[in-house]
Amino acid sequence: MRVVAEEGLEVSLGRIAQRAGVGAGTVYRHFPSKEILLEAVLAEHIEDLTAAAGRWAARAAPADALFGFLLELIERSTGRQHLCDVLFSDKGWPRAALSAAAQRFHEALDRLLGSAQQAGGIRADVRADDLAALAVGGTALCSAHRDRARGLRLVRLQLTGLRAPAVTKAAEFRDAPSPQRHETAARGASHCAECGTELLIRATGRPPRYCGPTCRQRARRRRIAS
Amino acid sequence: MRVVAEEGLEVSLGRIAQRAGVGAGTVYRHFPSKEILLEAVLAEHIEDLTAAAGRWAARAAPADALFGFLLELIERSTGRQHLCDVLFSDKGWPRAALSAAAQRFHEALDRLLGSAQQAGGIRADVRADDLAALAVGGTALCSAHRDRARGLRLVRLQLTGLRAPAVTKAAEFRDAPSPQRHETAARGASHCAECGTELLIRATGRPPRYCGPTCRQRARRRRIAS
Amino acid sequence: MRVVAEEGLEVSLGRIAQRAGVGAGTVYRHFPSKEILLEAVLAEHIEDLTAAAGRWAARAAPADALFGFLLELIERSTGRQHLCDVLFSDKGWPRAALSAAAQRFHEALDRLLGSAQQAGGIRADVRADDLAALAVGGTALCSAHRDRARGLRLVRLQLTGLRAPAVTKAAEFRDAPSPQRHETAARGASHCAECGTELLIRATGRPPRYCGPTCRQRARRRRIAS
Amino acid sequence: MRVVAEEGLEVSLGRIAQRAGVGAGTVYRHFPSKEILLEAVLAEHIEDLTAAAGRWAARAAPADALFGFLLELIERSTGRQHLCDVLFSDKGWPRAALSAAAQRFHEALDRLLGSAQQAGGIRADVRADDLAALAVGGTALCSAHRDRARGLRLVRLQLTGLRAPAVTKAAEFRDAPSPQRHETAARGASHCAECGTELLIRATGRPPRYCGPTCRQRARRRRIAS
DNA sequence: TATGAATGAGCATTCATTCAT
DNA sequence: GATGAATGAATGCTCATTCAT
Repeated sequence: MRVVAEEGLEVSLGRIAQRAGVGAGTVYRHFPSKEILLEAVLAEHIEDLTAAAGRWAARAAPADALFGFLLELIERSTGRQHLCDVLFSDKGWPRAALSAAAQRFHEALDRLLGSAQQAGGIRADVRADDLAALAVGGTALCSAHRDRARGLRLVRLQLTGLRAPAVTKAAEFRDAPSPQRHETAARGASHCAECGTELLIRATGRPPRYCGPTCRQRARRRRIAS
Repeated sequence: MRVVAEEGLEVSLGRIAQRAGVGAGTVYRHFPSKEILLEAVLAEHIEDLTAAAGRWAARAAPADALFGFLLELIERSTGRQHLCDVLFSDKGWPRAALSAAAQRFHEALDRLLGSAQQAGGIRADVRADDLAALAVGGTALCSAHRDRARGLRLVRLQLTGLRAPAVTKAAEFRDAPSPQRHETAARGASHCAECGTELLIRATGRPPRYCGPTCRQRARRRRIAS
Repeated sequence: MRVVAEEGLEVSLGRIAQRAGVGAGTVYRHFPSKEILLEAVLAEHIEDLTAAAGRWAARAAPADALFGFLLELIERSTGRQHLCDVLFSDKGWPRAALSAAAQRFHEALDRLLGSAQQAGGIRADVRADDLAALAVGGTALCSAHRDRARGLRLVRLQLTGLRAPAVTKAAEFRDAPSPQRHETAARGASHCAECGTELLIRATGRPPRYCGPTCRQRARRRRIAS
Repeated sequence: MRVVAEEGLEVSLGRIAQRAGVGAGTVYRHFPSKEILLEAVLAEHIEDLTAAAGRWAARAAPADALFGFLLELIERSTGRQHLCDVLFSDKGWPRAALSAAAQRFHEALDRLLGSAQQAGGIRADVRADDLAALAVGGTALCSAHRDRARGLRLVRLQLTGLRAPAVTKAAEFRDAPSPQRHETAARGASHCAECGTELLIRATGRPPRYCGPTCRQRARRRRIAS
């Protein structure tokens, strides 16, 4: 019955029944509605992942556990984006079962993140919702890559970026509302606040914040819009 | 007509017609089927992006152009995953228009990548399909992050990782599993009641009686005359 | 579209569409849901009856109007119990249209009753909900009688029981096994065999059976139809 | 088993089985179809009423017996119109059991009426089908009245009207429109996979493969053996 | 024999698509 | 050409009825 979830959240119930080799009514004997069926499938999947989180926490060093788990999560979600999305979206599933499972999952993830940060294995400015987004993004990346292994390697690379303590400063990771970042560092290379392009910093004059007028204008537009 | 694509690939045609301010039939005068309409919309979107790629190539240093373009692509796709997916998936869209547009897009992307690599601004082991996957992943990441700005910053960070010299070695690539082909039409065939031409029967909608307006009109005239 | 309501409140939409000679979807173009369709049909029916109540109020003496209307209501509901039930049940129809129509109907009925009681043509202890129940009961009676005309006559007889001016006191409304009025039907007043209106009996000539050509014609039509 | 009939003629068989505390299949062991089950329930109910008629005949003066019985009938049917309707409608129940019970009931009612008329306690022009209709009407009236006691009082009043000598003349009677016959089954026919007997195919439910448990069992044994 | 899981026709509803105007 | 009413296949779901145990 689980395999059917792999067809996406929009399988017709007829298809599900067909795949399960039973009649349409039979599905309804087990699940009063399609929504509940999907919830059950998803909740089970989430519980699986929570268990995996527990296993990693028990068997690996804090940071390794976190990264190992994220990779497992992504790997298991590859090709089934919806299974990953549901973990992190707030889309109101009406029944408690799924919410509870998601709750437990998030707690497990928080615990992994907390341990890793306490152990110093991961940048302090990483937040739980960053991990969520990274997981979703990594899943999409892997799913999209023609070469699954290569996709995974890219994801691993990305995650590794979270390990380094001081490459990007913690400040840069903070929330948007603070207007323009004042990059006192000046000497050496910095990056365009809009597109990330590396900036040439001259020894004199006010250090540039953007790579050019285009990006400056774009940033301004966004500021005005908000 | 473009705005409608923002509602997702699953808008009903009625909604599309409504938004366009025309009758449902009028849509069909321009696009013989919903699929073809979607293809046209997507193709146009892709052309837009191809143009954007051209603009970046023309106006920025090779590596900056590549990164700038990827960021623009991701930013424009945030919240509309389907628009990004279609760029890189091989999901069989039956008609040529879309394939051609995608082809041109990929060539533009290849050109950006080639230039950047030649200029040494990006690691040599990055391939076009890596970029594709990164774009899809970045889009998903941004779409998933509760805090859009923070999501973008994560993506920027990830892309920056590509600037450094080689870490991942070029690995062998295996073929991804081929997706199941989209069933277009033609489950049975009948004949025009007026001229006998064989008719294409689609899986949904009312089965046609005539091969086109001409025969329909002729039949009608005869009916009225009698 | 009205005829379909005669099949009962439980017709399948397929049946409705079939009877209407259109496709299932076409019904939905006009009525967003079956419930709304039924409500529209019922509301129209109720408005008809309200109009009939108005006609009777305008054209007959107070008590005659009330009885005439009740008889018309019953007659028109015979064989369609649901049309009568819906008038008096509080079963929550979700939309306003029907409630409003029922509201207007009840006001009209109240007015008829009030006038009749003021005019002294009906016992003072009769209440609106008695009339409602009598209508439902009368409809059921007529519907159940093999002989429609005979059923109507029984109903007429029952309603006549409400006329008694002061002969029977309110006390009789309690468990009273008292015998009944002896209607010799000759001297004094009789009633129209069709609508129950009181008839003016002249001293000479053949006594009238109907209150006028209208009722005579209606009775004749019924006779011919059967 | 009787209680279930109180839920209306449209209870699902699942509900019936549940209320009876048995499995769905067990119901079918006793009653080959829902229709037949309902007939049995209704027949039993009718026998009850017939017995009640007998009791009244034995214990009260003729007219009192008749009126007492009608009131009991109405009172017991209040809120369960279907139980009363089935007594007097000719709606084609296909099996004999119900018809026979109804037959006996009507004979008992006729006897009550005959005695009452002979005793002079009831108007001579009242006929059995009048009583039937009055019962149905009274039941509907009581069911519809918000105030049950008041409803009963109205009914009693109406019945009392029958005690007086003749007013309504015996009129000719015309036939009631015949109801459309209930389509039972048998739209197609197949054959038992074991013995070749022709099978009765019902319109709903899973089409049978065998003519009965015997053949089914035999087929199963063969299947297991192989 | 009794059980309840399985079956599939039918229902209300949606929507891509045709066709009368 | 443009419109929108009509069409009917498909979907989620129910329920009478069969059948494996």
